[in-house]
Formats: sequence, structure tokens, C-alpha cells
Amino acid sequence: MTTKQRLLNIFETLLLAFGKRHWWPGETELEVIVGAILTQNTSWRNVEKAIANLKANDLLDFDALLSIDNYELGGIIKSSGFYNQKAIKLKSFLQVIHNVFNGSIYNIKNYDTSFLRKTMLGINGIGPETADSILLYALNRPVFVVDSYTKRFLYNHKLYDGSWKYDDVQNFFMANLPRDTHLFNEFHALIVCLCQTYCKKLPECLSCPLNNEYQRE
DNA sequence: CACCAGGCAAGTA
DNA sequence: TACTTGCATGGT
Repeated sequence: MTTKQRLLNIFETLLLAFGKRHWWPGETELEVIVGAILTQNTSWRNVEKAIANLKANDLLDFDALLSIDNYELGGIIKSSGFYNQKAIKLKSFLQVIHNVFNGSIYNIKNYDTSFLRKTMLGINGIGPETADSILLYALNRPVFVVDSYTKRFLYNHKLYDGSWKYDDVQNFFMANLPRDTHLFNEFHALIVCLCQTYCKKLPECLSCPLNNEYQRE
């Protein structure tokens, strides 16, 4: 079985086991972007509270967020942890959108993916995972998102030895899968679901739904 | 009680 | 280049 066939098999198996994940929860691009920053090293449960709090204060709005005081913003997103840093990160991101993209978040749709990625990576607080999450889940660009779960999954299933960097892991998926936004969207979400359900720690991954897939080899 | 969660940047060697 | 540390709340 080739790597491409194996990856697609794994995807089909996970989809069958868990169903569609309907990622990313969020009604607007801004909500997805805010969530992507707030969920850095933080459980999604705590991020949901922060987003609800932002909505309750009418702050899930580009201009409102841009003008709010950092200290006050930190208090509102406190439940997401690292709230002082994240307040600064959110403001930095919005400030760049304001400066580079002519003052509107909606203009960023008109720019190509590599320019957007490079620009986002230049913002303090935006690393590769956050940038790619925004590209895929907010802007529907065919970019594969890598996180700690992705590496754990590949390692547990002996698809890599643990030495690859972020870009190496991303290239592995993108070189062996059709460049399809919906596929990348669902695959990443399914890997997260798999690891949160079965593969809590390295290197164990017992009673994993993929075991049958391997027995077929 | 300890440990982790859908990371990143800055500092050190 | 390759580690280490600070950031911080809330759930299990």
C-alpha cells in the first residue's frame, strides 16, 4: 500500500468512526480568527466561554476590538488563560489587518495564500499553527494544519520518527493528499478527535479505531 | 493534589 | 540549531 493510499484509508476510517466534525465552530471569519488565537495552548472549552463573553459585550467586532483597551480586553477573555498576552496578540493581529489590508478584515480574501501566511507569521503571537488554522478554517484555503495531536498521531502509527519540524509534517500531508480544502478541514479535525478520545499520551494508542485498518495490511 | 489544554516568543548555550 | 522557560485559567 502506498503512503497516499494509506493516508486516504486512515481518513475514511476516521470519518466512519467519528463522523463529520463540522469545524471550525464560528459564524464569521473574525470569530474563527479570535478563536484561533485564544485556543493557543488552551482547551476549547475555556475559549468558548471567552468568545461568549466577547459576544455578550458586543466585542466580536473589528472596530470594537481594535479600540478597546488591552487591560479591559484581558479581563473579558480571562477564561482562555494567558489573557494579558492574548489581548496583545489579538490587538496586534487586528492592527496589521487595519494597516495592511486597508482597514477591513473582509479585504483579506483578495490576497493569495502565501502572502497572507507570510504576513501573519510576521505578527507577534501568530505562529505557523495559528496562521494555518486561520487560512484553512477562516479563509477556506487548502492548507494542512499541524498541531501536537498531528505529530502524536503520526508517531503512534509509525508514519514518522519524531524528528520532523512543523513544515516537514505539513509537507508530508500535502504531498500525499489531493489539495482539497474540505479534505484538509475534516482530516485535521478528525485527528484531534481521535487523539482526544484514544491517544491521550505518547506512545500509547490502545483500542484505536485505526487498529482494524492496520490488520488489513 | 498534579497534570494538561486545538502555542508562541524570548532567552540561553 | 536545539532546548528551556514564561505566560495563567479551568477541568479532570
